[in-house]
Amino acid sequence: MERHTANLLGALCLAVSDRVAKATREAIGHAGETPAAIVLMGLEPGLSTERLRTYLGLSHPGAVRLVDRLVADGYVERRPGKDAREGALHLTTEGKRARSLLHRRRCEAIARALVPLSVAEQKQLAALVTKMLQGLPTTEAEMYSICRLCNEHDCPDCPLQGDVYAGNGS
Amino acid sequence: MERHTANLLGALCLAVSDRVAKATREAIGHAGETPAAIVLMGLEPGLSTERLRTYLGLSHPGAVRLVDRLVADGYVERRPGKDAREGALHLTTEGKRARSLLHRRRCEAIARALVPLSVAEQKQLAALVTKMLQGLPTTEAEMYSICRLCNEHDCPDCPLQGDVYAGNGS
DNA sequence: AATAATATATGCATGCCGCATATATTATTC
DNA sequence: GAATAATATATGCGGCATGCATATATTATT
Repeated sequence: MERHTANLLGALCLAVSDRVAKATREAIGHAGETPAAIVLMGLEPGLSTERLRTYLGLSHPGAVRLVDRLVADGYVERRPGKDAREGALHLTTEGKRARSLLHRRRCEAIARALVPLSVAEQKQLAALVTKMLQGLPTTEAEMYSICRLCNEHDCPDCPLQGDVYAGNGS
Repeated sequence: MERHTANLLGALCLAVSDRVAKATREAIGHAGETPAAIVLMGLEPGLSTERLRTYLGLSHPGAVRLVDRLVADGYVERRPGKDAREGALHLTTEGKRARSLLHRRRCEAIARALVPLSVAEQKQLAALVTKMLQGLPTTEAEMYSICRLCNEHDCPDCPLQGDVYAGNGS
């Protein structure tokens, strides 16, 4: 029973992720973690390469090369950060435009899976998915990782945010 | 509203797919479409490289190299097919063992997302996901693509199978 | 028999990434 | 205040997975 549900969910997630990966790749001309990097740099302007690295789960060299690609495309600027060692990553105007397109295409791709559901069923689904997301382990890095393609405007209160401030009583 | 639901679903699918990709990669030591290839060759023994290619959405050279890797690992055997040009791909004993492990790990990875749900909620979810899967476009190739990691034993009647025989009135 | 279609394979190149290492800058410690 | 550790960034090199162009062999069609 649970295995059946798991298998169905696995198939859906694979289908949706395939479509999202294709849409985001076509939106910005790069695959892998590059679309997510654009989203995160828009969410947190002035991000350092090192923080970006942890959110994307990449090695540092991987992140440096990723930023190189985006700078070469004119999507990203490297500005000086607080330290003389830290850099601050900022989206250019073109980068922000690319981010919008990326989010639009992603949303369309996901929404196509929702077409068969009535509004009531979509509400049901949203409630279930919220509950599932709340149950996922959430270190700060994992939180950013799960949300690394999200559109902050479409998610007024993120299910993953709750535990962060409550959680660490230090 | 729909955009909110879409964003939540996107986040969940990304998280689940990440975990499944990691689990399947670690199970067989290869990434990309290689785990899916093992699943499909087990589902349809004697598959040709060309059919495999279409299911995985790869170029033919890509599929040939993929099979090369699996043969080198001892997971797959190239046997003669009907034609002298067509080959028939078969899993070795070790390949079948790897396929089982892959499915077990995949199921565990997905099931971790289901933990917060009660049995009743899991049933609700299964119904909604089934409906969504039924609404996805289903050429034969797309059907195999969506199901390319599925465990046939965990899915007694696949939501995608229905339209295939009804659909083409030729 | 000649031509087209099908299935497979190989050379070459690319995109994305990791490991090992080097360099520069700030923090810590003695 | 100088030596050491920690932090942030960058580069050389290699590898995995994949695509394009092309070559070869076999079967189908004309």
